[in-house]
Amino acid sequence: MPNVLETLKERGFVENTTHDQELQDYLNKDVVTCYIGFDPTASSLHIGSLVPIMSLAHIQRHGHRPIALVGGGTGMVGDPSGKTEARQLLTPEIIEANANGIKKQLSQFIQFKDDRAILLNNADWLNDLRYIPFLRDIGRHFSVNRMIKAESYKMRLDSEEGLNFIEFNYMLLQAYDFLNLFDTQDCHLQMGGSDQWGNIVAGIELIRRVHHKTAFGITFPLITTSSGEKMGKTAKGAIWLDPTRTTPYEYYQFWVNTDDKDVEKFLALFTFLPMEEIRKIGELQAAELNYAKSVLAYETTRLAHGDKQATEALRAAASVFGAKKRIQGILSSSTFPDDASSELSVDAVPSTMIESNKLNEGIPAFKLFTQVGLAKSGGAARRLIEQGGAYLNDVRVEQFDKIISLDDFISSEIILRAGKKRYHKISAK
RNA sequence: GGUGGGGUUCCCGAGUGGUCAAAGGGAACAGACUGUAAAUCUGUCGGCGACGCCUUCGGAGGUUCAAAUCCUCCCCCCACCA
Repeated sequence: MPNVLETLKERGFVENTTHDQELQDYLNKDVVTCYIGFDPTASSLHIGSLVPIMSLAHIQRHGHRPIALVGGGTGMVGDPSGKTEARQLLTPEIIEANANGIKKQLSQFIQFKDDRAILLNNADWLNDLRYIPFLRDIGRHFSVNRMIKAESYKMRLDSEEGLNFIEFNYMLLQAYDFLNLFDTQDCHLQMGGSDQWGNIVAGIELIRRVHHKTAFGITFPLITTSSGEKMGKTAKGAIWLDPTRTTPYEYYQFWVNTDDKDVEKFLALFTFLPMEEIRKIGELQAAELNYAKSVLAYETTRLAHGDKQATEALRAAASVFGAKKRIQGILSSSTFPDDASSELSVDAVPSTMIESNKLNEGIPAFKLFTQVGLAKSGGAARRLIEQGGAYLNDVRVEQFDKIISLDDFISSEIILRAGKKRYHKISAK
């Protein structure tokens, strides 16, 4: 099996490393330990965290031992790295709850059984730190002159808002985390986003000063879509890993809608399909490339939500957008189901139940579209309909106040559509 | 604590008494073209069963026939000084 570092590099995970050659050697050992920190700022991770998650999964697949470190302690301080404004401080209760949610999601991607991976919370050692001893033991190793030059603080030091003292301490705490994991878990490698470079290096230096030993760091590139936007941030909000926030169907849809130019990159980063197959994507055109997008969507959904959910999402998408047949020779390692077209199902399409007596009376179209969330307000729904973007069972709705009633139902459901892509199923109860 | 500058609709940003639901850009949404892609063009873009009505310009009052615009007090941000 190739070195993990090679795998990570060829799949596009590596922006920068410290001590490249020594790191290579270090990773050639049988089992090494590596950690990444996750901020508990929300109860769910979103796809912006997928790069770190996948990299830990690769580490584990290569027989090493990943540590996911939930920042229950550092979350109390707030990392200023790369942020233009200070973050709202969260309460300990919220952080605790968020940490739990995050662990659950990480378990989808990383096997925590039998100590093959470890989940830790830095609140366990940070919350009870005593100020004076910390300053004397850790603080003395840090030069403020150097810290203020760090890229992670620069943006804030230059900004109008400035840098709060509490945030200024963040680097010391993260460095201390690394030292602590070095001591207790024999962890010599930390990975993180490119904005974490300063914090990671601070940890490496701290370890060197305290123990005169070498530790390593890898940073990931900031993944942007070809239109330059940060992964995971869409105008509608983040794409969450939590199925109650972003359903598997929506998750699948997000990936299917990947820009042509991003498909190859995303397959390398967000699936485990072999690179030999992925590299061929660049040559594909229209229909074939669209198939590759379906595979990307299926594989990513499978990783986040499991086979069953992924298949359901696929079938639902196939039923409204048309089925994709497996194409021989393209991404053939994928378990993309052959029979996707044979069992179409709209079950996974977003749906709403409405009382039958309400439907008996009939509901004006623009009200219904608003009610189920296909339009934000009555005005938006009217506009949608007036502009010809509203469909009832695939027939354009011509009048904003067209009455929709049980008569419109086909085998006890109707399908509403807003624009080309947003479907919503309604059934009577 | 002092002095000066500022807070406008999702974001940036114009507007200094009526012509302001508020220019312009971005984002977003819809239509056309397509491949559930991109680019492009067109339209929309506070709420409301809607050629009208209602609510917005940091907050609370006030002046006026009329206030985002003027006055008073308060809150918040920034710069310089202390």
